[in-house]
Amino acid sequence: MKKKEHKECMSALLPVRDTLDVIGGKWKLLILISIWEGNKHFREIERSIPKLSTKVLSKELKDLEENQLITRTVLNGFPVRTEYMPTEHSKTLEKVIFELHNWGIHHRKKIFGNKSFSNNSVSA
Amino acid sequence: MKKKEHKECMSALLPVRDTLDVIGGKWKLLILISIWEGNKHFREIERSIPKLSTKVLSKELKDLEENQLITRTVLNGFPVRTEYMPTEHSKTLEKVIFELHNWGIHHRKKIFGNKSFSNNSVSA
DNA sequence: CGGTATCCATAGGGATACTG
DNA sequence: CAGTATCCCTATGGATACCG
Repeated sequence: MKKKEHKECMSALLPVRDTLDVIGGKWKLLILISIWEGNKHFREIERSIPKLSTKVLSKELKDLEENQLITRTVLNGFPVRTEYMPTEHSKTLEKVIFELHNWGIHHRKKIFGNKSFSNNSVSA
Repeated sequence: MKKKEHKECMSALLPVRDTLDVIGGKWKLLILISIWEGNKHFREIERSIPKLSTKVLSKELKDLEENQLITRTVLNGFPVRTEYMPTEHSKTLEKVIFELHNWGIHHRKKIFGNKSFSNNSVSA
C-alpha cells in the first residue's frame, strides 16, 4: 500500500527534522564550533563570529543550552561573567557534521564540476 | 595559533552549510521523499504533503532541480502535465539522512529520557 | 561584562484568484 | 493540470539604547 508507506516515511522523517531543528539555521554550528574551540564568554563568542548580533547570539545560546549541547555557568564577581562550555552530548554531533561535510563536498563537485568557485553559496 | 584554527574551522564548515542549505528548511526533504515514493506530478506531490502551498512547492521544486536532486519534464498534451523524478545524485543523500535520523533518535532519548512524548517538536 | 528592551525594516509564507 | 500573481500579515533580524 502506497499510502501506508508514505505515512511511514513521514514519521521516519521526524527524527531528521529534530536534528535539523537543533543544528540548522545560520548560526548554531558556528557558535558551537566557537565554543568547542575554547571561546567561553559571551563577548568572546560574539566577536569570534562576524555579523552575529547580541540579540541573536543570546537566543541561539539559549537554544543550544536547552538542547544540552552547551552549559552556561554564571561566575561570581563584578562585572558578571558567564562561561559557556560544550557538553559531552555535543560531541556526538561530530559524526553527523562529518557526513554533512562530506556530502557538501561531493555535492559541490557534482554541481560545479571542475570549475573553481570563489563564493560561499551553492545557489549563487 | 587560535585565530588560525578558528578560520580553518569556519571554512571547514562551508560544505556543511552547503548541505544544510540544500536539504534544510521545512519542506525539501518531505518533497524529495514524496518524489522518491513515486509521486510524479505537481498536484500529486502537493496533496501528499499537508499544509504545503502551491507557491512554496513551486519554489522548492525549483531549488531541488537546481541542485540536481530531481528532474522536471514537461509532457506533451493538454492539459499540460509535468513529471518530477529523483536523480541518481539524490540517492547519495540517503547516508546523510540516515545519520541525521540516528542522531535525532539519540538526541530525543537524551532530552526526554524515558519519558514518552507525543508532539513533533524537540523544543516543545 | 552579559545581556534585555525597543523600534523598525524586510523577507517569507498563507490565502485567493487567475492564466496557458 | 501546473503553475504565477497579488494581497496581506507575521516572524525574524539589524541597530541602538539601556540595566544590573
